[in-house]
Amino acid sequence: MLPVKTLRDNLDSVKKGLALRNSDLSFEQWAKADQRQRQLKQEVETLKFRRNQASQEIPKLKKEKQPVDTLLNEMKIVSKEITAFETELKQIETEQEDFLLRIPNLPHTSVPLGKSEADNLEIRRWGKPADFPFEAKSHWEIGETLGILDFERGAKICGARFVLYRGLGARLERALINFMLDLHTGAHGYTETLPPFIVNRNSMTGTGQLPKFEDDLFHLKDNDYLLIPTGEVPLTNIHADEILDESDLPISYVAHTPCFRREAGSYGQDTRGLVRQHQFNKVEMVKFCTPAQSYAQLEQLLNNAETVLQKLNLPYRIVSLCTGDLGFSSAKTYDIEVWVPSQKKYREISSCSNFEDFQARRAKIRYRTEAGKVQHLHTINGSGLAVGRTVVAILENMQQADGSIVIPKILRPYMGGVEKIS
RNA sequence: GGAGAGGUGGCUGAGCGGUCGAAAGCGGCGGUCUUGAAAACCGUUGAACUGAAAGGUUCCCAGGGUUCGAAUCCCUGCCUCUCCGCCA
Repeated sequence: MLPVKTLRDNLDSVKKGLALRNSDLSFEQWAKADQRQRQLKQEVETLKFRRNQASQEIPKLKKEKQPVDTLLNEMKIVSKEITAFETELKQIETEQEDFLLRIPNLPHTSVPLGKSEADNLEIRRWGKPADFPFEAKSHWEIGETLGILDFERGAKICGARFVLYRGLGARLERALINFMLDLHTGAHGYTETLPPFIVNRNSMTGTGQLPKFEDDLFHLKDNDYLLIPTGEVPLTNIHADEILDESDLPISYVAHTPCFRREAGSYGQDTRGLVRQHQFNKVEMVKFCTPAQSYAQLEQLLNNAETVLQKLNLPYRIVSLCTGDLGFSSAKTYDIEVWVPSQKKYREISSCSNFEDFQARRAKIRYRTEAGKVQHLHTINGSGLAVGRTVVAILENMQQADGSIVIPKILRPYMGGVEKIS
């Protein structure tokens, strides 16, 4: 959420920022309502001041045994006026709030300009894609042949875009989760958490999924609860409505959670395989820090995510999303894309973003500076990594001519010593 | 699911329908004392909006209601605790 003050004082620069991300909201209605809102507020406050004064006079008069009827009658009218003004005020406030919640974040100045994915800026590459002396198979072919991925039965149990992992496939997924958590809680200093996978509307609004992206979420029928589309939601909301101490920042959390996405509007994309499922596992990292720290912390979090791929020896590249491709809440985002041999393409496996104070405003996460001032902090998060897509990368990059898969060395202890799936 | 109790500032915890943003204690900060520290003592210490400032408005879980006036009374919801039942 952008501060109302910014809209009032710098509307032009807001509009420019939004235009960069292909967003062209009209602020006319907002500006009109804002004026009316301020006017009403003043009138209400004046009336309330009068009422508060009377509230002090009345008991005094009563003590002195003086008549209060006139005053009481006057106040009856004042109260009616207050109610009338407040009714209108409340309606406007609700509408204004809803409008504010639908405005995306402004891009940071370091974000490359561009209209779409095609304009994203490659920052660096790591590792060399293997040069197979045979035609690289897709991970679903490999997985089905080895009997470790069963898409048919996944669909039978629930529907399209669900999968059943079996045997060493399930074991591989679990090994990756444990490996990632161990790495981030160990060398990288994150605190492990295990949050709820179902959250309320308030939490979803806090991180920016609501009110705008309701259609992307799974709803529970009997409650006003929703399944998380990413661990970012529960992790960021850990400190919702709190005032933290500057000396405690930065705070870093990591968690493994399943993620649930409707994938409405992505018909026809990645219909086969693990890449786009309604349910997938992800290890998510979230940081809370001061504005001064946040961009350095973003780089650090990005490095933490990259380290996973390096230790698994999977080739990848880092891309800085252009203004037109930024997510709703993000001020700056790096995607990590892993090499997928069957597609001869780099595909997203992690997204690391600095939200600055956008989420902190929505979720009311603040900190007290050393000087004693209370202000919003910055939130950062990123996948470390999407687990299903890591399985994709391992199956495809580690495939052998005979159809077997060589398990990366670092994972073998997590696989009970298994070196190969065949 | 049934019965009961409760939700107040960083924490613990008072609070009669009016003078309560709210006692007291703890914690925090500043000071006195001390070579330094502790103890003791003194002072200070919530947030949002608005205003140049003085000030004003709001916030005692949330939302409604009663009233000239609500932290205080009523209703609904959410949450916590205790007991019973059920259960991984």
